[in-house]
Amino acid sequence: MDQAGDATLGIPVIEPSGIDASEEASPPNLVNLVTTSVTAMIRQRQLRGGHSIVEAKLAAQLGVSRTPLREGLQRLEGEGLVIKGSGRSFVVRHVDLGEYLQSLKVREILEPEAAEAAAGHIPDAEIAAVRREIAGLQAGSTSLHTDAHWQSDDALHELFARNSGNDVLAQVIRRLRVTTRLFEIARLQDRVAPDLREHAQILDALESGDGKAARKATQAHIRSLQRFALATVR
Amino acid sequence: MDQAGDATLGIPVIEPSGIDASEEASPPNLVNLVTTSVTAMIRQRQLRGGHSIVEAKLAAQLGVSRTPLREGLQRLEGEGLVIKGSGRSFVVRHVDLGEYLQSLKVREILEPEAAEAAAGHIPDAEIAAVRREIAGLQAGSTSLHTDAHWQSDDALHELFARNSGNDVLAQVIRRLRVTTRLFEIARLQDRVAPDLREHAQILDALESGDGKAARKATQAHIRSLQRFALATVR
DNA sequence: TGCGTTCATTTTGCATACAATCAGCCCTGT
DNA sequence: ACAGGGCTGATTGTATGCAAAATGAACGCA
Repeated sequence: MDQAGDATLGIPVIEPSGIDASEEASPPNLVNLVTTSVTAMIRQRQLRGGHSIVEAKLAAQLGVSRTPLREGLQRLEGEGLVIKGSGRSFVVRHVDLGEYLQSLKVREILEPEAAEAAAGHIPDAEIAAVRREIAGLQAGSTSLHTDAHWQSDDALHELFARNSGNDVLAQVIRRLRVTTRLFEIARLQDRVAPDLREHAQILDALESGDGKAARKATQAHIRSLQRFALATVR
Repeated sequence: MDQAGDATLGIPVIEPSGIDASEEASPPNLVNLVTTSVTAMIRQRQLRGGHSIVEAKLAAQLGVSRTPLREGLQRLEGEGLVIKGSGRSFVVRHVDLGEYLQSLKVREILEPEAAEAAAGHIPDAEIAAVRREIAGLQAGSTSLHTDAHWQSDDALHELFARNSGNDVLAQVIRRLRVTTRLFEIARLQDRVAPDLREHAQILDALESGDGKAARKATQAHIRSLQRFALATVR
């Protein structure tokens, strides 16, 4: 079977948008293709939380053999996107409300810190770019922009994480956001409006260089997420 | 070649002591063997930071074929213990002073929080067990107990991480400690005496249930690590 | 000497083969 | 009806084969 011939039936091979922003271009080998594709599929809910993965099928879909597929899945397990529970197959990790709130609690500690550290140290061009993204979202109709919304969400949080001056902190935040995003795409519907508002406030504070304000706005944003989840889910 | 016949030439297959304390027993397959063994080898400096891994050789050492070896390494890459640099081979991650200090900075934010949350909620038996470990260290001569020292270090930090009531927080702390440990085993020599003293203070606070004191003692401990590194290294 | 260039060897990337395990099912005996 | 006991197909775990890429050493040439 000409396995590697024509790749990726309809699966768009998308860069792991924003989150996990990689610094160095990764070589174009198949396990990188797998990790990016599966990440994208999870984010787009083509693979749902709790869904168990059958290797041969997914490998065929992606146009690779089981070897690089399994290697990619192992890497994603290390990153916490899938787990190989006591059972035999890989399972897309399912984040429940409890874990979501715990993650938000940690983010509530770290992200205001990062925002404060970043305030005043972010190139204007980057801030402007994020502003444009937000403006674009406000223009269109609210629904079904969810994908673009999450991308702008990534962009904002990545903005102060990357510019916090502490790469380890940034990496920890990215990772936590993988978890929370896993929950949000599964369970939360319409955060567009409040996110846009709160993101704008954070941006204002970041741009003005007011660290304390950035801290406060970021903390308020995350607490708003906590309240929203508690009010919305179930 | 009877590849899988007699395993692990002299490489003790050690549970990933303390850090990364896994909740569920992992099935005894070869990639788990690889991940635990390589983790142990890194912690025992049989594999040094920056050292590049040749798959066939390591596979033979562990008595497995390259397939599970590579899968295990991919998982460890996801966990941040090794990286596949721009080159092709896996490389044991090298943590420099800068990254060490950044990690400590994040730990300085998170661990006092965890200690405060855990204070008063830790079963007496667990505290007693850690105390015994420390006492045992104080008895022997200081040098060459480094391995046991690290183990008791793990035990103490794991103590309040696990009992903080926030599993995500605990996991983040474990992960950060992997990074810092990577540096410490490579660069820091004699932290035994100060660690014992500071650990005892943290234990006292935890046991008395005084959250504020636990927070303070933990923060002091981490700051002490920062100072020590700056004073000691190079 | 310094600098490509070629070629042999090593090492990785990937596919595939096969054995071991598991899940469902039908069959049988009670 | 129903509990148990193999059978069969599906799925994973592991080893191996092979081609491509990299490494490095020997060599020739300026």
